[in-house]
Amino acid sequence: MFLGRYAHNLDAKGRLAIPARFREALAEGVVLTRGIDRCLALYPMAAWRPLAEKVAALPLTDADARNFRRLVFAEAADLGLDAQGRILIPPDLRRYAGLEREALIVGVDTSIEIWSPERWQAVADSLDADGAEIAQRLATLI
Amino acid sequence: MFLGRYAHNLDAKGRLAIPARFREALAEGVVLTRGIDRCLALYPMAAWRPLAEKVAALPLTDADARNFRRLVFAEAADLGLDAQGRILIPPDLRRYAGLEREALIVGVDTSIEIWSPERWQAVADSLDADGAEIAQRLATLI
DNA sequence: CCACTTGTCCCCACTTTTCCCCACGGTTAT
DNA sequence: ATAACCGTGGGGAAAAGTGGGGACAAGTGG
Repeated sequence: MFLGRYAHNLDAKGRLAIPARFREALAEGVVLTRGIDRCLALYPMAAWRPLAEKVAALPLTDADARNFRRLVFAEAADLGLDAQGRILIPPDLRRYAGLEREALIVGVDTSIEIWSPERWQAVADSLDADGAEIAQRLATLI
Repeated sequence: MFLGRYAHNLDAKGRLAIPARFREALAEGVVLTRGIDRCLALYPMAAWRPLAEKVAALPLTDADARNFRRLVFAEAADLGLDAQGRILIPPDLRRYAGLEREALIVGVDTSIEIWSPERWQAVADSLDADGAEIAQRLATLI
């Protein structure tokens, strides 16, 4: 279970240190892919597999489903942690998330999100502004 | 499991280097054939066999099935990797996929697709110009 | 049946990228 | 206060992508 928000820096080679508390759960490999709202989503391999199976099960007869399938797997990268517990973020994904030097690593229970500070701030701002309303709407779901 | 998108070049002889990460799974030979939507599909031999059996089992009484059978097997090529991990793409297939110099090698879970950059771009555009839709639709599957 | 052309495969070489390893400073824990 | 750990940075070795030469085999035509 991943919790908390950590501010780390990408170095000149595009590497990002994963918080030490997360590393044990990621030792068997991770899959990094596009997340919602222009962040990156990092899944432990064990969490990725069932997701991949769902995507692979989509009907091949539908052109839209075929292309979706292609893009899901094509834009995903399976990575390993180096001896210092870092991942190397592919340039494509770095651009997608707008990552420069600073990055926020956010634990979201079963997966991990990686944000540029600016985009995270934008999300946090809207949460501040509409937080009460959102909470009220979601309260009915719990 | 094949993941990620790699940009490699065909050399003057029509050879294409397979990403090193994929090679281990392809060591026992591969089958290269026409893919859907004008790409090429590359299967590890182990994945090809059950696929071939399904196609072979199609009823011979149906004309479409007969033609499909011919297409699948006639255009398929069983290849090996050379000592540098490359495959030699037959001219017919190269023309089918519109491959010139650059090629994209795309991991699609159980198989690998080979695309000309232009056609791949069309696939990417078909979903969403900036790619954010992938993440959204993926999220709905969770 | 032989010579010639064509194509495939093996080998070597170069360049770039990737990965591994070590090292430093700062913080936290003992 | 000391030690251990963590985030950060960078150098260097190893591997990957690329290109081309040349041997061998296959197919073609005489």
